[in-house]
Amino acid sequence: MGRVRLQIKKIENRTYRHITFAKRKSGLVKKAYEISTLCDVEVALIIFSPAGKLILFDGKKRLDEILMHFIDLPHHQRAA
Amino acid sequence: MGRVRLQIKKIENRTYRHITFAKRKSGLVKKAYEISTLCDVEVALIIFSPAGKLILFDGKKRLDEILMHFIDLPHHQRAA
DNA sequence: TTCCCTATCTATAATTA
DNA sequence: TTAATTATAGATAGGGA
Repeated sequence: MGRVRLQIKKIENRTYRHITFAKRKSGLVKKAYEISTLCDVEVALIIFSPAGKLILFDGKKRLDEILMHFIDLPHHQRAA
Repeated sequence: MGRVRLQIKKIENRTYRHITFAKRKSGLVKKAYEISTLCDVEVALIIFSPAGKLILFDGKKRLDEILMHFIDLPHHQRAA
């Protein structure tokens, strides 16, 4: 979306890559929040920015609870 | 987006909620994949569907590595 | 359910300030 | 480099088969 269609491959220019990251990070967190709210589901989103900074969203339940839920799954159910 | 703007609150009708979940889940996973690829960053997305099924996306690195990265953070850096 | 369709709303790439 | 603006690509709500 935007003026031009982007190929989905690594953006080599560091500046553009960071700009795109900042924009899409916001969009992704927003959508994680929306699906969590609309559909009343547990969602955890963990991102490490290009600078190594953590971006975390956990809706409905805190991340540690979601991870416990994940860990409690029988191993064969962990595959998406 | 779509024919009508939705309020961001729980969709009470179970059927519509599940339909919306299925659509938005696809979109969210796609965008997680795209930011991970375009911006070359670690992303982990964990969702439990309304039926309790796990939806997992982990880009670039596997979830266990991303979680280790998370756990290794000093506690004060864990806040988003 | 489970795809399609498509009108319409959103996200965002490029641009400008 | 961070903040608007704008043009356009993309996502999706409601419907139909």
